[in-house]
Amino acid sequence: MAKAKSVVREVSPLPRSSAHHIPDATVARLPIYHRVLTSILEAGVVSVSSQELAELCGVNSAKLRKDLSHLGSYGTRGVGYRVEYLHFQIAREIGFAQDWPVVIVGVGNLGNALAGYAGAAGRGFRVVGLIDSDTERIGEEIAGVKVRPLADLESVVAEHGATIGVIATPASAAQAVCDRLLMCGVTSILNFAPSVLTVPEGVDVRKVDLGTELQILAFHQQQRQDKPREKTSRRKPQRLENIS
Amino acid sequence: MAKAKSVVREVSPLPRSSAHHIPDATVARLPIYHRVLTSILEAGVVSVSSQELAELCGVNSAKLRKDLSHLGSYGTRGVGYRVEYLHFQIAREIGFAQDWPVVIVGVGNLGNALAGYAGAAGRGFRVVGLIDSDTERIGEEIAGVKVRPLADLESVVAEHGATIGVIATPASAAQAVCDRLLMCGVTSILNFAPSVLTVPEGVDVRKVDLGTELQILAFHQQQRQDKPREKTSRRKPQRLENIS
DNA sequence: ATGACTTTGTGCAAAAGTGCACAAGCCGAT
DNA sequence: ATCGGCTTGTGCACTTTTGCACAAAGTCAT
Repeated sequence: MAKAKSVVREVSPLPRSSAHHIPDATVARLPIYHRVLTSILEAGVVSVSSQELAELCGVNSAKLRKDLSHLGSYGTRGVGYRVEYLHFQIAREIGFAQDWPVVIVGVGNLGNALAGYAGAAGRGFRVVGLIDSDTERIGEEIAGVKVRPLADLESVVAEHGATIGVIATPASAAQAVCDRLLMCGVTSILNFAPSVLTVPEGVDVRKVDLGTELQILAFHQQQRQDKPREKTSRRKPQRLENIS
Repeated sequence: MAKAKSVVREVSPLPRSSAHHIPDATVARLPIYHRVLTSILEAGVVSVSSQELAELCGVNSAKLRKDLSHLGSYGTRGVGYRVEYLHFQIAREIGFAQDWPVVIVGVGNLGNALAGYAGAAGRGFRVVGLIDSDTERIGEEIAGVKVRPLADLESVVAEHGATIGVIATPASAAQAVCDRLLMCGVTSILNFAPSVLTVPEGVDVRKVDLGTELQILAFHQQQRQDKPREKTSRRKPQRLENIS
């Protein structure tokens, strides 16, 4: 690497954030790599090969290496990757150190689950606000954070400078909540409501839809039942493996 | 259509399931189309153009048309799509009619939320089992279904012939639960636990990971903050719009 | 030092997905 | 009947993602 390159490319071996541009598909996998590395780090593993790590993460080893190569050259040929070092580098890349302030709107079952998850220490997030319109729930404390009324949305966001908002409301309220979040400075939204959000350019929206996921499974299930005789199941070869 | 084609292609205008092979990316969007169609159908809309429907679904109109073309030729040139007819065709394609029996393992907040969602009538699913290891919760009734102990897993699955299982347990229990589900005939799994599952070929696993989603947002957020001066945000142009 | 062995990093080609642009086809007015 | 105006369905080119296969580069034993 860093040989004669046809295209001018900044080769930055120093610990600065790798400017390059990391493909979306890779970004989506980094958190998994990070989690698995956390596991094996705690288990005392010092070094790991791309092959081993790939199996633990349920991906192809070539893909893993290419993903990691986008962050920099953090491996050693003939040896593998230092678990601790790689763990740290990925953490830095995905902003794990920063404890991002997050506001969650809608404290139903889903909001609750999320508050519990993001509220746990050492995950890189800090729940700074829980908002709900149900007056019954206001004041209730979840994961150490008090539930506050919808009217407080703006002040809560402003107070902690939250830039990530989670919408766990019914679909009917989602767009209105979204608009209010954007208005007070939130630029990243995680939407659990089964509705399509309209946002201005520059805002990052991710959608998690339980119903959609189930229906995708149902579709494949139906395909399998419609024509069970096939060369073999041409389903995507699932090669996955977990940690504990 | 159905003119002289260079390639032999079965033109099946009859209501048989379109055998073709529907791309994964398309399958993932069909449930959204279906939901939006449900909305506008209830609103009394009779006909819709690909342009209108695409905006409501937050996608490109060409993409929408290509997606629909994989199901068959259900539109009318110069006019658009009959909402009711298209709605029905998509429903049939994704197996909406069938009320798939679903077993949910783990009745924490997440399991609860899912039970509520999938348990609602008219979504194409029927929660036939709620399983939890916590003896405190056993017997509790959620969305009309009683929570049963982990030991009953096999009998519950067998009793209703469930082929779709949802894992909403802690990560430490996920693989064991997964193995047991597969053992008794489940072939599709929706995994909410933050762990990578190992499954034999032919089993369909989908993963929903709250932590991963948040971290992807955090990554983009960090990118934006690291270098705020750029030609313009080269973020994916979000053109989304919701219904109500 | 040298050589055998191992594992990374990457060039390359295939596959999948996206979106433009336009011919094909349908409707309604004249 | 013919024409003009729409909208679908799709050919095509471009982008993104995937994974093979191998040179580059390191370790370890001798």
